[in-house]
Amino acid sequence: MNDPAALIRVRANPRKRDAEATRAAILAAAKTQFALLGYDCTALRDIAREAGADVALVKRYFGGKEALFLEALKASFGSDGLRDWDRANFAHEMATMLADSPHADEARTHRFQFLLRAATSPTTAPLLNLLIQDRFLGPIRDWLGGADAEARARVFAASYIGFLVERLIRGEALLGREREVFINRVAAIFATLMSERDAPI
Amino acid sequence: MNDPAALIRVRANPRKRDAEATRAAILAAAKTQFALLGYDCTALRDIAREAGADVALVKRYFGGKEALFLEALKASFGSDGLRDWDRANFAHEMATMLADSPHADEARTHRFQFLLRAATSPTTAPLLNLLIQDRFLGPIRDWLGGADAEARARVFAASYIGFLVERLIRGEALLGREREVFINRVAAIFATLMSERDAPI
DNA sequence: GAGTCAAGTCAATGCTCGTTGACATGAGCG
DNA sequence: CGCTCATGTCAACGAGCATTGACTTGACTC
Repeated sequence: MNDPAALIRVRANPRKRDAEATRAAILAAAKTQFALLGYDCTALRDIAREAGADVALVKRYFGGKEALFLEALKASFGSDGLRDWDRANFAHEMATMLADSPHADEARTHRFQFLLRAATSPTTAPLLNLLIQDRFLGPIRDWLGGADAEARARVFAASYIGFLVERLIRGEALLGREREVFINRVAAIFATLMSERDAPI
Repeated sequence: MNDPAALIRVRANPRKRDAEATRAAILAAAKTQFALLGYDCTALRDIAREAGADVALVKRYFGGKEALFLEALKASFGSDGLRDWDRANFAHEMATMLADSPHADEARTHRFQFLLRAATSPTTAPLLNLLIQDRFLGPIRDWLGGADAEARARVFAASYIGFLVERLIRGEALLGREREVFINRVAAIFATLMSERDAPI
């Protein structure tokens, strides 16, 4: 963003006339910008410049700002993949990741930022209810399984969101004993939620 | 917002010329609008209309949009008051509140929305780091006390944020067994974090 | 009641934005 | 080569925004 090198690269090395490549470049730039600035603060002109294309092409290829946003949103959520996690180590690995810097986990941070910005913008928030239900709460519920999966999934999702927000605000990795304690406590929360047994009080 | 009755009321019952009252009305309207729409989507014109005042008065009394925002932000955070909670029942009461509808807890929801919107807007996010540290993480750390209060406060704050976000997205109260399970699980998380003993795994 | 100054109003300015349609260009085909 | 049409460029429009300074109005003092 505002990267003069990028501009020079674009100018010096223009794409051959290729509609598909241009469309893809615009979509990629849109994913970045929307995640970084949110819907309302992102200008189509910036996306176009970032993609080395003209604003008019955004309209031609996507129809408009809102349509571009929706496509970028859907493209950013190709099933997060709780499936792939090893259940035995999940709680500890997840807690460790949450203790580390968000920069160490670019892809996830990026997607989460996109979702968070979209959920807190009054313009785009209404578009999100279904998506969150379908691609977030639903998969977590199925992955947890067992008794009261719905309620446990809610607590799980809420905790997860909170930890991600905290990591985003914190901006850097935790260190030393604070890191250890953080990881233990967070892992304990996830582990308890994965268990069907009701929580001990 | 967009309340014709309010407009009529304002027109029919104009304030007597009173700088202080006008200033207060603008500030109150700003708190509402910024919480509802976030900094970027809020127009000074709307704030002024809501307050029954003219846009130019915003500049006269506050200096500009950003200054007004900062004043509204500070005015919205007069020490949340963890102090006042009864420690014995805290976890369960807090969990119950989080299971209920956000509309049942107007004031807190309102303030939290303000903070969340402010934290996710690229314009205002930089202004928040210090405020969050001072008025959120700090008080929680002091309230928790004991060993590793810093790390526990982080987990506590993150969980709390997550539950508030979840409640905000959910929009309505939980019912029946789902509500019971939710409350138990959430209360268990808070209770564990309040305890100095390291979490059981 | 005339004068004064704070309080409130108004219109204009300059900016950014999404959108749009007219125009230029180049690659591929006959 | 010359035609053609997809591809890319450009300038302009209209709306909405914060800001600004000149203007009007009303309450209070003498």
